[in-house]
Amino acid sequence: MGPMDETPWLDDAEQRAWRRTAAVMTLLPAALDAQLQRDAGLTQFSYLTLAMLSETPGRTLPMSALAATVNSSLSRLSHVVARLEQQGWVTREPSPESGRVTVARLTDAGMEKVRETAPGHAAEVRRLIFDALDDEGVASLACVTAAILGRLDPAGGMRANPLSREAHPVDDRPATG
Amino acid sequence: MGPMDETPWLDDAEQRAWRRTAAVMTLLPAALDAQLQRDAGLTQFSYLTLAMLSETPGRTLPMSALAATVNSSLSRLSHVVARLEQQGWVTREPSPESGRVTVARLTDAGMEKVRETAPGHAAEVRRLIFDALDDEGVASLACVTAAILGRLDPAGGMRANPLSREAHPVDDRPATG
DNA sequence: CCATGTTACTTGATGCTTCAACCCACAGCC
DNA sequence: GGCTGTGGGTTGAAGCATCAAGTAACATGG
Repeated sequence: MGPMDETPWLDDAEQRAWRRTAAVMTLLPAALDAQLQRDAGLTQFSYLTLAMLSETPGRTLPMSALAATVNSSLSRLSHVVARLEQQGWVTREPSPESGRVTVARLTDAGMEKVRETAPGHAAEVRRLIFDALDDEGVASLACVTAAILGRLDPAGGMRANPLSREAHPVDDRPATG
Repeated sequence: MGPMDETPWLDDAEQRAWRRTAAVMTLLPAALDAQLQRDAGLTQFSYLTLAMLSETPGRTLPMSALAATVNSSLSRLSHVVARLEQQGWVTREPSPESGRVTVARLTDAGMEKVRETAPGHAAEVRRLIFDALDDEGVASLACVTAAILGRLDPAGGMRANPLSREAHPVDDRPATG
């Protein structure tokens, strides 16, 4: 039923790896969302949005740039920022530099929210992921995810835009001074 | 601001690994969903549901058992199976063995749907994951995901129920005769 | 054989994500 | 200065997930 009779399916090792990966992709986000929802009333995505703003000098970013850093569509971000704005954690203002960009700004209340929320979230990430891995495991994870990311987002891994991982490479902890 | 001053945050290596993992968890499901949606009008989750049924002898499973194999809540599964039933790919019938279990059965049309869909999906999984990894990478991935799964689903990794990975260990390709 | 509890499953409401359509600002061209 | 195109952002509707509540079948103790 197609021109793919050469490398069909997956061998046993791949199959095993894939099933586990699929299970992790199902269960891990659910677990992290559960913690954030319970303790902070936030989605993983909305927390990430706040956290990324909190790490940015000036605590402001154009919507497009923010969308790129949190790997989302502009539409999704727009909806989410609208909700965050209603909560008083973010404001939106037209950019002085260009009439068509909107910059999102983290308010003081938003900063405070991130400060409150970050420790619990980091603890959960540690508990679910890093407590299960030794140093070699952490290295493996970094290596494998980097390889996969390269295929998922060929531009993202190597891009030269002003907000890429190259420009301000993963400098500090989520939302810490 | 809390009693967690002992193992706070994440160190640099962990931070790097976590950011990449988070990005993969965002982008990879989106990419796989996109392929399935485009080529088959299915969600990753609804495809998985059909595929798991297709691999079961008799092509039937109680809802609870099916929910366990696809790592979902019964509620979610119930909604999804309702949609699959409307499409004619699955039917639901009360179990003869117990008045309170419902068994889901994959119809011939459903089986055909899986046969049509599986190759393209497998190809995408291969393209996005395994083409990026050598044998050692695959081994790392299996190992790391197994460790994480152990924390996420302590019962799931070791359970002895009739549908666990131990009982019919990843025998064949997704939905192939 | 009725009361209580538990298991298996369904339903409805609510909220988030996605998709397509849209508006506005600016650039290039004539 | 109008015409067209593209990039940045927003909006509304539709689909899917999640949560809380509900029903029905069985078990257990009185």
